[in-house]
Amino acid sequence: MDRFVSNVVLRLDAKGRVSIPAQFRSVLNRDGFDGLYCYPALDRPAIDAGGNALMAEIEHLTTRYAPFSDEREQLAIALYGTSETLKIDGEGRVMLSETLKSHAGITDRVAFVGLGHKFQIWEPDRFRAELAEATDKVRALKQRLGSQTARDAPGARE
Amino acid sequence: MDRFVSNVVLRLDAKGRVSIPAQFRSVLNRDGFDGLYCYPALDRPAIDAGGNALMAEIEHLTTRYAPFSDEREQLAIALYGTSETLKIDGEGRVMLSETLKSHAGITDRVAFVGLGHKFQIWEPDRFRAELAEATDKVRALKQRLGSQTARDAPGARE
DNA sequence: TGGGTATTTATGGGCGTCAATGGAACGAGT
DNA sequence: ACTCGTTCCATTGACGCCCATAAATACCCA
Repeated sequence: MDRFVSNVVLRLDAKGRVSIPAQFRSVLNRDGFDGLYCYPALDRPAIDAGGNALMAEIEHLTTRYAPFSDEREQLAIALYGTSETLKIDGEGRVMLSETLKSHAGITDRVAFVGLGHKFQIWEPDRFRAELAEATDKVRALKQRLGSQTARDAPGARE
Repeated sequence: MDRFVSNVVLRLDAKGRVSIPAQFRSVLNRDGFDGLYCYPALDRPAIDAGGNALMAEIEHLTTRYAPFSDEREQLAIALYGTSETLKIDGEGRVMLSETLKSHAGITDRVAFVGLGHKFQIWEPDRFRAELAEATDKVRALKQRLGSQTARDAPGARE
């Protein structure tokens, strides 16, 4: 398996360390990246995290613009400037920075949420709320899809 | 890791010295450059800094124009002419010149900001403002990218 | 299939090392 | 000798690395 899936909630210890779920660790190993690349999610109280795949995505975003261009510098500031590469200790744990924790409202427990090529780290209660909301939206979407004819369905080809 | 990421704010001591974050130092070492190449950012109150990779980028930028062309001469003046190579002392500290400090409005604290292949040095308060602005722009950019598929995925985010 | 054993995880804690910072010693030039 | 700058040493707090334990899981073999 090379994708991050499912979700787990784990506790931070007295030193602020938290284990990365073993399943996620094995994906990271396969990805070949020593450490955990992460940054505050742009529009949610969560932390985006991953390995080379995620970093490549960021790189791709910024290098689309010319060096020294305004767009490129601002992208770099917002993306690289807020990113961190956390060290993973011998037991597979990381220490979240204050910045990351406060962005996500994390205190003593976190939820790891697989999102395919990356995963997110949430404060568990907030994640439950977000999940409920997302579930509602998906349900509504499904209803609407169901009421349409195949010809009108999004993604249908002529 | 061979990129500058994350941001840290550090203090200048009584002599005007400031430590380069250890993480950035290790990138510079890998890059194989003894010292810190830097110059005032062209259109921001910040200092651009880096090693060989940054110098190569500038070289590449100027050599795209014909020798003796106005563009090339002006680029050379603006970039090379204002550049400095700061010495790094045994403890990994540098002394910013008055020119650099005044360009960035630096007094006693600075923010080191990773931008991938280079990093910038800011006055912390100004950086916070710039980051907020950059984040807004990126968020807007993301919205635009996301809206391309909005028709196919109502209510979908990210 | 079941029972028992061996791994692996998640977590806790101790300790040495290093980073950031402050200050002293030293050297050169005026 | 005094000033300015550079190199060297000292402090302290954080962090990396190591080992320990308990629970859960995987494994094995009758």
